Amino acid sequence: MPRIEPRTLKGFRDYTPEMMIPRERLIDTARRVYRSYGFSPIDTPALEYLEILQGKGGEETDKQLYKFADHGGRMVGMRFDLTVPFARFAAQHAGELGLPFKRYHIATVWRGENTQRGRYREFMQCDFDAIGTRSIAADIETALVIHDLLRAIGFEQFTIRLNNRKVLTGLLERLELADRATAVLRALDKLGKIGPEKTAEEMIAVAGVSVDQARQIVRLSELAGTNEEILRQIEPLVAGSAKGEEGVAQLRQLLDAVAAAGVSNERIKLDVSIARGLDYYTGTIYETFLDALPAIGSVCSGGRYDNLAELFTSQELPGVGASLGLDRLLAAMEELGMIEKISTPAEVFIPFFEAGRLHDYLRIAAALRAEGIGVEIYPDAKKLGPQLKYADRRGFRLALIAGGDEFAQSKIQVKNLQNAAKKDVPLEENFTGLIAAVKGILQS
RNA sequence: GUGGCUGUAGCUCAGUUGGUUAGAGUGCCAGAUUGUGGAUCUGGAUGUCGCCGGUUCAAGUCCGGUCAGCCACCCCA
Repeated sequence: MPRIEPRTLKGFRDYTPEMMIPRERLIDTARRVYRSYGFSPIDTPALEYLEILQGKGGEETDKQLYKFADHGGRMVGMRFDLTVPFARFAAQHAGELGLPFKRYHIATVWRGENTQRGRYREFMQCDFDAIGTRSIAADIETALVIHDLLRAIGFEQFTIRLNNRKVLTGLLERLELADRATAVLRALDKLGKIGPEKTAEEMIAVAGVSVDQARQIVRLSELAGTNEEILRQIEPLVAGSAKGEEGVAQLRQLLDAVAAAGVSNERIKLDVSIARGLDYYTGTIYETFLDALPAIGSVCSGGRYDNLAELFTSQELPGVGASLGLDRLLAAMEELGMIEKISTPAEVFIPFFEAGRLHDYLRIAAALRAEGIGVEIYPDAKKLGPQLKYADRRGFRLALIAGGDEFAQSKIQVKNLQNAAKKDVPLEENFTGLIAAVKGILQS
């Protein structure tokens, strides 16, 4: 019989226990941080009416959208981020939710683009957004959440790059280039990568700006110094544009507040060249890079979008938030050696040592599980050596060994698999001594 | 989507100008050690050489296509 080759689609992946255990841990961490700020969980369908998703993020995102006709002939799309579905959700449920509304949403999204390290066609995002407020306080909180989140995950060396679309819009207004904003911003986004000269060339060639205009825009790259120093240099560049001035003022408020909240300014950097390709951002923009691996791209990005929901409702629903790229971050952590090779979620291993003692092992396991401790009993009664090897490979913390000798003396050996330390504990009716010994090792 | 590189044992890779039964390290299994893993030694198993086709007396090796991975562009989490 001809076999079907087992395989997965390009950019789509299987997750083994070794990958899923750290993945789930990361999800738990994100959930904990979001909840600590009062964000509530929601979920939305993977599939939406195509009209909901299309035309929201720009040309490029439309190309990447997975779309098809469903069995009823409806044109549908698979969500490609969590922000657009949230705008729809908020417009649909604003009445019952009450405003402002803060939610987090951890779910899979799909993008039909070319793959690379840390770039997949199916990946998980962990979004948090506040909708229904224009207050800068929400922008400030967004930066603080990103900061707390990265630290909770275990990063100390990272940089949150901040910008405000209004600054760029203001500059372009002054230069009378507002109509070519998209092309100019796209070129500007490459500044850090290809340098000011090539960026200027691209602006002249693609966006059709004058040499003088290009020079003025590219001057942004010469801005240097502390965040405050950079702000002072931007001020004259946007002077006269109400929007530009507002953007500078908002950035200043944001940076001051974040500093007041105790965030090191090593981790928050003003970067006027980040524009972000998503068209719906209108104000603050966030991108987060790992200092040890900037090449993998931003692991947590977002911004303020004051007009997104207006496509779905006449009600004002300005929003701000960001998204942690879970799978990209995991790829980075893997590369940085931050992922422990553990493939068991249980800590305690009981070898099936004496063929006739299964009932005893089951009773011991049940007592520990009642205390919230994960326990696995090996399924086959066989030699101890291979069983311990099995436990070792999978990363169990300790083994509880009981054979004929132990049962004869009503005791059990508690073995710490990390340092090979062994100690005997009496086997009592209620296992209190054993539970205490196990907890003692697990907490160390 | 475009271009470049790569694809040989579970993993990392070698494989001579195409030439007989395709190798190493590591991991795996068994034993040395009739009740104790991560060390050592001995033995053992495992390959549609990514897949399809072409050239050739002969293809892991050359050519074309395809799939997948990586890199760059584009964009982005």
